[in-house]
Amino acid sequence: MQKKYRLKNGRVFSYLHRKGESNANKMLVLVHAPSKYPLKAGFIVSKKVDNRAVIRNKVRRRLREAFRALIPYLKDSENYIVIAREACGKANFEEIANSLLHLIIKSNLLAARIDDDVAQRLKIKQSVLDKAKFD
RNA sequence: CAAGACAGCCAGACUAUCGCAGACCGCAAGGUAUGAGGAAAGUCCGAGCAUCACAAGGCAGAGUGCCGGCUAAUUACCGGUCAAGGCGACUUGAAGGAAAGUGCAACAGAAAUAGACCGCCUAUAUUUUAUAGGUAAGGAUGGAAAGGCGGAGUAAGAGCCCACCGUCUUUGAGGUAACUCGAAGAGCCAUGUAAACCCCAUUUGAUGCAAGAGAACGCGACGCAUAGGUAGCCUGCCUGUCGCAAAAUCGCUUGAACGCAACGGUAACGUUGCGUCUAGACAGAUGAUAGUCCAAUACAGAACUCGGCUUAUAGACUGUCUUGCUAA
RNA sequence: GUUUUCGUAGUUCAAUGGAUAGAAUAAGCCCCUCCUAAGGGCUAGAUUCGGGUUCGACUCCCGGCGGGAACA
Repeated sequence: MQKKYRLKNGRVFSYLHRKGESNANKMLVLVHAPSKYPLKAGFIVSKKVDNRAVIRNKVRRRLREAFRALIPYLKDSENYIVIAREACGKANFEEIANSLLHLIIKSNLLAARIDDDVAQRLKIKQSVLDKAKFD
């Protein structure tokens, strides 16, 4: 994920926490809100997920990889925070990618239909894709 | 063959597509090579480096404590001595001083740093036995009982005397030394504990890269000593001080570096030669997918940098040695 | 990242190197009561782990494990 998409400012983080809309499932929490910056995303993996740095790094890298593939299809006016919950420590990439897309669709943030080759690469299930609606 | 002891080594590899970090090349598009560990961990020791005055003197406090070597440095590494444990290979050890002083040693036991409960012997009285004295060989208690064991000696006993062992003093030989092996003499008087206080020797200023440096710089408070300057106290030295708000650069990776070879050394390690440049972020870089080989990946992620120690660790592999059994 | 402190019954706390590790409360059983509560009696339950020093360790020393606190 390129540097321009990274959320670095601590003030924006606390702003999103305070004002943003949040949606959650068993694995992840997605917080989003519009701000003065174009599309940016931050990832939070706390010690609650796992006490070992190796596992937390792996979870964060998988989240970033899954999010990177979906950037072209997202609304670019919003800022995002993805928070990992405890189930992420044991999940594989396929499960993380599916639940991330599930949250994005649930929050109604998809701007375009996802292409087949991307869906195949992320191993997105058809049942998740079917729920997508467009304005 | 079985059971062990010690030492060492590896820590998956490769291919394709997409993606990240800093570096280099390029006007740009883009391209090129490189990119976590043996413990990166714990922060238990030792240094470098930085600031506090160029950290100086004294007290207090703290660490260390057999000998030699190695090192930038260490009590922690290497080799040895001694002690303890093990049939053995081998392992473990903060291992100076108890004859400077103080404290403590529960319970048991007659008595715990000095001693007569039972016993033994002698004397007196005497039916049993009692009283007085001698005696530490025997019993009983204890972690520890007054050097051990044997002889001589005695009323019974006793280092009272003798031999051997132990202890101390003097001394000879070996060893760099700790110490070892002897000889002579003395004396058997003085228990243990210093990871109790302590004594002796020796080391030690504090704080840590969020240290700090330079540049830039907003607001507020106090006003020259009864204050502050990162040391518990004293001496000494220096100085305008404090609080709040908010960012970037440097420090930041060529280093007591790593690899290979030769030489010296039992080893830790050292010397020389050749070669290499090998993460440097700041919301914090190694991932995703597919495939091949394979018996198969455990513990686990750099944040100023090194040397050691400790702890976690799947699956193996290599070498040397010990004990037992069997066979030749 | 740096510094620092603590660990004793289920819980809250005691214990000078020498106890069978003590108290309160909670738990279980019994008594009391028509029943419950209160009260009385009895029972079981612990030194974070591994080494060392010592005749003897909750206590002293070393190392590990786990928790808390401070700085920022």
